[in-house]
Formats: sequence, C-alpha cells, structure tokens
Amino acid sequence: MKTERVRFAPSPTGWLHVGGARTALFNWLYAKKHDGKMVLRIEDTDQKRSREKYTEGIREDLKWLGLNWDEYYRQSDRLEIYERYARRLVHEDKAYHCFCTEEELEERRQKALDDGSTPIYDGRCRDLSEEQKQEYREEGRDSVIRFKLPEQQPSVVVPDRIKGEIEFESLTTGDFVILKSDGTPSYNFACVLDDHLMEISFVMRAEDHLTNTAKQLLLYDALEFDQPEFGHLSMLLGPDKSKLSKRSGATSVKEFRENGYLPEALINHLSQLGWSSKDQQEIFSVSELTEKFSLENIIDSPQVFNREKLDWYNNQYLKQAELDRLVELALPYLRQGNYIEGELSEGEREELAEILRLIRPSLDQLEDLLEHDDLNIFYGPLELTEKAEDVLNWETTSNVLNGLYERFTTRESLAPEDVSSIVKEVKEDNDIGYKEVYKPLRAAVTGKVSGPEIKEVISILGPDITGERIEKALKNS
RNA sequence: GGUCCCGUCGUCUAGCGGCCCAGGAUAUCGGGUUCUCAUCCCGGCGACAGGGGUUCGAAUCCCCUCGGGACUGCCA
Repeated sequence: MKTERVRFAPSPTGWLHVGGARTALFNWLYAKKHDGKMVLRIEDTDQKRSREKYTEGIREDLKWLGLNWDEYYRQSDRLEIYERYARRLVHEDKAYHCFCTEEELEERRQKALDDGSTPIYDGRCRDLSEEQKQEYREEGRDSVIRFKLPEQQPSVVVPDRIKGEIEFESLTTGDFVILKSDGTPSYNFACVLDDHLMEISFVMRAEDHLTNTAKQLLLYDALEFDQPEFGHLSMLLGPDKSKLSKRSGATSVKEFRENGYLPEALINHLSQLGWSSKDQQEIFSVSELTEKFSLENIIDSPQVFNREKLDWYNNQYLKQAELDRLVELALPYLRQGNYIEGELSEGEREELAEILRLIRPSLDQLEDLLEHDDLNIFYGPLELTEKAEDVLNWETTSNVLNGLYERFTTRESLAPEDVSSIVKEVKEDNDIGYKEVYKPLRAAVTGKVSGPEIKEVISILGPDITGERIEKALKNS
C-alpha cells in the first residue's frame, strides 16, 4: 500500500488565518489517520508580497496548534526547477514566450469588460516568428512564458473525492502564464510541479481553488504527470457570509492565540466547521479526531466562522486545563494587567493556581484576565460597591462580623469547610439565616455582593487578611 | 457577464424515502442549585429558500426559479 502524502501550501502574504488553519488541520488529520506524511510548502513565489515574518508566523502558529509536518519546502528555494520545466514545455511547443506588457494586457482586459465579454488572453504571441521575438527583445520588452492551451479543448472533469465529479464545460481562461517575467513561476505551475515532485497523493484544499484544479489538470497532461487525487473543502465565511477576511473581525490564528484561546479549543472548533462525526459529540480530543476523521463526513456547504461557539469551547478547555499550565498561560496577562509584578515565589504560584481554579468558570479567553473584577479581591485595591455598603449597614451585620472576626482570627489557616462551620456557628449564635451571615461576610471581604464562592476566597486569603478586612468593615459601619 | 460550488433553527450540525408536524450544540430567554455572579442542571423560543414533478409516502430523488459564495491576474 502506498504512503499517503498530503500537503499544506500557504503563501506568506499574511498571518495564518483560520480558514488556512482548518485546511491544514484536515490535511493533518488525514495524514495521521492514514499513517501518512504531511508536507508544509511555503508558496512564496510572489516576491512583492511575500514576507519572511509571515513564513515564520505561519510556522509558529502551526506548531502552536500542534499541526507538525514531516517535510518542509519553500518555493523560493526551487526556482530553477520551475524554470527548467517551463523551458521544457517551450521546447515541446506546449508553451511560448509572450511579450505583451502588463499595461497592454490591462487595457485589453478592460475593453473586454466594457464590451461585456470575458477577458481572455487572445494568444497573439503564440506564433511569433524569430524575427518578431528578436525585435521585441531589442525593444527591451520583458517576456513571460504562457501555457498553450490544447487546441481541442475538451471539457475538463475534476474527480473530487469530497464533492464527486465536477465537470467544467469550458474553462474561462486563455493561455495562462506559467513563468513570470521575473523568472518566478505562477501559482498553478509551481503547484503542479511541486505536488508531482513531492509525490503528493491527495491534494485537499479549499473550494476557491476549484477552477485552478481544472487548469492544473491540463498541466498534468502536458507534463505527462500522473494526477494526484483531489478534494475541495467548502469555504469558511465571515458573519456577512462572504469569504472570511480582515473585515470579519479577528481571523488570524495569531490573534486568537494572543487573546488567550487554547490551541485545543481552536482545533476542536475548526474540526466542527465542515466536518461532523455524525453523532452528538461536541468535544473532541485530537486523538479522537484522528481516529474518527473521514472524508465521508465532510460537509459540502460553506460555513460561517462563529466566535461564540469558540468562546464556549475555550471555556470548556480552560475549566479542565492543568493548573500549572493555566498559571503559565495566565501570567503574561496578569502582569500586563498590573495584578502581578516580578517573579512569583512557590507559595504565590500555588496561591495563583487556586485563584485561577476559582475564577476560571467565568473565563472565555485568557485576555479577560487583563481586567477582571474577581482578581481585585486578591490583588486589590478593594472598592466598596453601593450594594455592599447596604449589606454592611444591616442591623445584624456588626454582631455577625464580630462573631466571624473572633473565630477566624484564632485560626492558623482556614479551609473552606472551616469557613462553613464557623458561619454556621455565627448563624446559630445570632439566630438568623445563612444569608445574614454570608452576605455581610462577602461584602466585608470582597467589597461586593457577588463573586466566586466566598468560602474558597477566604480559604485562599487566609485568616490574617480576612480578619483585617472584617475589622476595617466594622470600623466603617 | 461567463464558469463552477452551495442552500435544514441567528450560527455549527443530525437527517442519505416512512423512525421527523425534524434531533443535538451554541447563542438567547425562563426556571432550579448557590450568600451572590460564573459554572452546572431543567425547560422555552427557533429551520427543511420557493414552485413544480416522481411516489401510497419527500427535508431526503428529479426539474425550474430564487438566493448566497468562489473563480474569472505576470496573487496564491
């Protein structure tokens, strides 16, 4: 049995966006599922728009997502290969030099558009004589190499493993450029050569490449290469249902990472966009995904990237994350939010772990920690809200707080259960309800009437600080 | 304009001729749990784009219409 080989081939003209990430994920899952190989190929043949920082960014984001690759290539390292094949096609009379300038082409394109017809290159350089070519060269004109479309253009059928056979009655393209005037290959050409040379067995990419695939099939024929298999994924859309773009809000993996989403949350969410396990499961580990992934279950229709669901996923994963990891992840945000300065002692780390355990149910993204009410309870300053003040003015409050104060401050430490039992004692002593004890306690200790479980809060704060705060509240009331 | 893809709750989806006057998730709303918020649990609202066929029977098959999207570059 042959080894399955798939690839993810982004162009470094921007950060990795979620659409690309999903394509990468599906390819990666396919590779894992079939014990195959994943190739990462950077398509940086556009010298004007490609940036090194994006190449690095894409690699980092993929690694962060856990989508590792077995082989790595960048097309800018392979330019002589494309040039060699282009020359071969010229030699075989399957391609030719074209001397039309970009301005001339633009002008003709515009004219065609104005006439309401489809702008297609007219093939005027197809049969230039040697003299004409020489003349153009002497004029200093640059040339590109164009692929000569077969005269008898049959309908092209793309055998798509996801959508089924797709038939193109005619291709809305003329002789397209395969080698640009700067010597770099155009997308379709480089892509075909590399997919062949890298022995890609299955090309899975988004649907915006569908017509490209049809064109590429022509190149496979001309080059006499065997075709790989193809599969096209539906598009990821923005809330306005158009192709996901910058306008649609946050779209890059980098942004989501910076906002404090966990990679497993993003992976889980992306896996459910255009693929379904067909049962009612929502949460999937990566190993479950690799096990269950199948082309059969890929969905044809496009899907809107929905951030609310991602928030829910992230909350789910945040709640089950290891506390040590959570501390590491949260620290940058807490520092930026000025809750924490400098390095943490072992004790402070443990305390932070407890704090995070306590407040994580209210977290959608770690960025929420930049400014979080509950953090003020521990990293102060405390502010007394109006509602809390009301509670502190209840008739029963001063007796309650005095009772609590006496009992708390004689303790070395306070476990949540200790707080419960003390509250119970005070409640019974004063012959009142739990509410009359808990509420003032919360108000005194946190300055608020709502927040995380007060027993847990006090357990973390300890008897000293708790005592101080109760004392202060007593003085003020 | 041309070519191609797609069309089930706001969103992600289950459904591949009868189990569906359509199930789950999320969002939203209400209730419960809690000292309180969050979490959690329970419940409500909410969709087969429209029209023709085929069939005893259609969300499911066929056709048309409408709608959305992509491509149409010396970008990828």
